[in-house]
Amino acid sequence: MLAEAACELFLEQGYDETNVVEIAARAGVGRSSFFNYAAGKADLLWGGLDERITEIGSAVSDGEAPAAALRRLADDFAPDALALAFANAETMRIEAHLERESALRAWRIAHIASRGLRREGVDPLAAEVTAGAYGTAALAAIRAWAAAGAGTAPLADHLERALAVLSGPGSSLD
Amino acid sequence: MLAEAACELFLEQGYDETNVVEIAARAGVGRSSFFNYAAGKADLLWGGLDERITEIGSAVSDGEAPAAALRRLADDFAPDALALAFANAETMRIEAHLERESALRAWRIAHIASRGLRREGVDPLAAEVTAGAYGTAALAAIRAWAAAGAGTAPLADHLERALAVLSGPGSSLD
DNA sequence: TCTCAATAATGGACTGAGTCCAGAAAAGCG
DNA sequence: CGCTTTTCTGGACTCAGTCCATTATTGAGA
Repeated sequence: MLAEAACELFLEQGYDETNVVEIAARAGVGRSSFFNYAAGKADLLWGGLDERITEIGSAVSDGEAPAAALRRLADDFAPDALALAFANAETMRIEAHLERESALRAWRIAHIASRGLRREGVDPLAAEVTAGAYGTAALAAIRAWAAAGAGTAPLADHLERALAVLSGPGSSLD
Repeated sequence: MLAEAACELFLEQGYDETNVVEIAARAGVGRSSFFNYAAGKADLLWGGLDERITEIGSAVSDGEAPAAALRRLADDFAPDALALAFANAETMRIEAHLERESALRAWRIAHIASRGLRREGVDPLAAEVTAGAYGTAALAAIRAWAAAGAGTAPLADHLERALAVLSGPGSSLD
């Protein structure tokens, strides 16, 4: 509801040019209520993915392998607002924001993967470096999926392709 | 000058608990002047690294290979304030900030490496995923170097060790 | 239907970051 | 010494985010 109002405004006048008060007003709620529902403007776009990442973190903590857990990113997952932002990045003038926030999620995923790899006996430094590739792969998949138009090919396909680089012929980063 | 004042205050009362006004006052300048010298509190710690990353970006644009360019991160480079922050992260209660900001630099380095790899003929998706490992490797090296005490082993050694993961036996990510 | 307690929504005040600008200080130079 | 140019500074402003006290709203039980 807030996310829809926000996306409308982002498309109309740009991301940076839209403040929280306008979003709240468009959604018909007060500014204070906005912060009851969302942690901020960015959360409207990234909240869904963030929850998923948290779930993956739990799964890895519970013993699931990093690559397997990461694949579940795509299960029944469709972050509408985020996909819209990637697809209309220019119109929304949101490119810089997307880069910045993508970095944070890739890093978070990398941390989770690193934890999983270490548990599987991978040397800590190798785990960290390899995990960086996992994080980037996940975000690359999401971006490609969204930019291609969220309906074109399932996110799982993009993810599979990105993860293939890590287990590809000759690679030790698996 | 501002960085020294800031580090003192961070050690005394924590990073989040120190605001720009206090740093400016300790350094003996006005608040407005603070923003003439630095883009913000974070810039005092990260400015040096950011400049270096920009240089690496130029080097890669000028044709240097990503791994080679990245190795130059260590040439005559000693970001005092940043090293201090990593070494005293608990005292400064700055852990969350360091994670966040590390993510951004790793991502930036990854972008640069990706550009270089693509130019060398690597498949774009593979380049992006591999580049993620480069970014993480660089930040892992910096963190390890700083946390070990900036004088213990040169940054170049840590960097070499991290990059070895990428060109290690069986790896295709080189 | 009425009452009451729990929860949700709201307005308003507050702090801090960051931007902008006009004027003051200072530095360089003829 | 006078002038120009640069640097520094205070003050006003916008916006994000937090906090709290007050006001609906809701829903269960009598």
